[in-house]
Amino acid sequence: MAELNDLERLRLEKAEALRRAGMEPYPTTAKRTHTTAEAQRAFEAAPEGSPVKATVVGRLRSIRRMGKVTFSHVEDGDGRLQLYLRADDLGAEKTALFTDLFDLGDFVQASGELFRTKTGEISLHVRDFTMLAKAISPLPAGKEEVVDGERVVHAAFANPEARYRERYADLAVNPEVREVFRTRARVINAVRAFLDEHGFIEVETPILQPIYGGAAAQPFVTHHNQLHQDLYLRISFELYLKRLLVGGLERVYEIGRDFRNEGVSFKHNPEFTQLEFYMAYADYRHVMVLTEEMVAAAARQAVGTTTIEYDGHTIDLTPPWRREDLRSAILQRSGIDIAAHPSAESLRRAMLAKGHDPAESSTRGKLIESLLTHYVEPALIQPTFIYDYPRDISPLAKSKPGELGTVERFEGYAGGMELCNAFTELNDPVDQEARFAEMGRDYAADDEERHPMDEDYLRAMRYGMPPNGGFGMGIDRLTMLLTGRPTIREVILFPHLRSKE
RNA sequence: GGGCCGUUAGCUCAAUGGCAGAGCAGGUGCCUUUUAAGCACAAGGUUGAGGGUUCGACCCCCUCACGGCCCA
Repeated sequence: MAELNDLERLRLEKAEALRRAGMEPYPTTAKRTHTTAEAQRAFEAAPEGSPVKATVVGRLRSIRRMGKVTFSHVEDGDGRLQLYLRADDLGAEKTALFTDLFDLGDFVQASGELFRTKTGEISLHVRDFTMLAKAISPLPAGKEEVVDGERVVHAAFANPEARYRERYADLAVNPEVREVFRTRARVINAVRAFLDEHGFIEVETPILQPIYGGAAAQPFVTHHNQLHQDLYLRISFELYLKRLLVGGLERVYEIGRDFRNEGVSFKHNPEFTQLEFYMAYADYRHVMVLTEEMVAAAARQAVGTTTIEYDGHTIDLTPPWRREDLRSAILQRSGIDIAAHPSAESLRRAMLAKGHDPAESSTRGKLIESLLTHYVEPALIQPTFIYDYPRDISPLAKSKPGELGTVERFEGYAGGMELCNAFTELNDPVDQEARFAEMGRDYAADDEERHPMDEDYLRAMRYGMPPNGGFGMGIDRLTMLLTGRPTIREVILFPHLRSKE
């Protein structure tokens, strides 16, 4: 066992002492008749004077010894219940097991009848108790009080690095962290239910891919030893899901992990949870409507309202969301009219005049994207769809009729953050092949934006792909928004951190 | 990648060049309806790692590791 500190050595000795006293510190079975919340409800529902017996289990979160009586709180997944132990009831020997050998953080089981103390708290008058699992390391728990009904924690376990590295301890002592992940689960359930109700089927496509694609990102590379083949961890699901439309599955979605070998930031984790759906016979306008309805449904189901607080702003997710075309969004906020600059060189000069210094090699599309990121994105607090994007940064989207350089694409923003990305999918195999070739020409071989040619995808498309609208959204970012968390690390259970040493 | 800030007891934090402290947790007592229970006493440290300056370093300098915030 690892090096233990004094506190841990003492607790290990207490576990041995329990064993000597005939109480196994890690028994095989537990018994529960009520959760703590159920016990409280049962007591309140019972007629006055009729006894309610209960056996509850959970972690000891407080212990207050007062001579021959002891008060303690046990916490389970539902809440907390106060235990009341009297030496006169339990006998000196049994009582001593609790008062001398039980510690904060231990998992215990206690049986007795419920009553109300003179301060009004529903409590369990304990007639028997046992250890369920002795905790050796003390939990990094602060001390709590209730002020005006609000729970106030003193010296709470708050160091972000320690919390992420030891998420188990973070979850154990910070109930609001547990709530974030319950909310996250509700968000995913809500999205799934919404899409199922709209006739979509959930599918699973390869995570290990021989050719990566569907997004502009660097992949992680791995290797299959037996096959002597390099494989990529997927950066998106797009090209596989659209193959399914060729196969006649008209509405498909996948919720799963994407991997991008890029920087880590408050809104980027190397692996993150993505939702993508593809809908035959829909275009980006249909998808926009579906998107705002889906996000609103997720908000209602996950947090009970479509009006949320984020970063000091009140955000109303109720449909319909504002719609703004990309050209006016940029013009209004930067004074640069991208339509007046049909070439990369001209746009670059306009940006230089505004004090930017874009890279010489940037395409016009990349320049527009940087204007969007710099001027528009931070200003989009209320949910907004920005639509009609440059073709050269959207190699899988269909061109707008009559506007060669523009594609039918939108991104959804809220809270100053990109939430989702969608387009009318390109389904013309000749055009698609030309786009792949264009990408190869316009971007250097080592450019992360480069899309490798996927011959099999083109073969699928040549069999005929129905017109369709596609959509991708980061579930983590949606969860950030709905839980009011400022960083992606707060909504991922085990976020990526560098190893120490 | 750059800038700034941080890393001290199990947790939360003090100490700015001169004996490293507090609250909580933990220990020993007292206490039969408490709830941040209370009171008393005692204990707890490789100050992230390595190097340097100095009579003397948590503190100043350098390098490194990890994290946070901001910028790219």
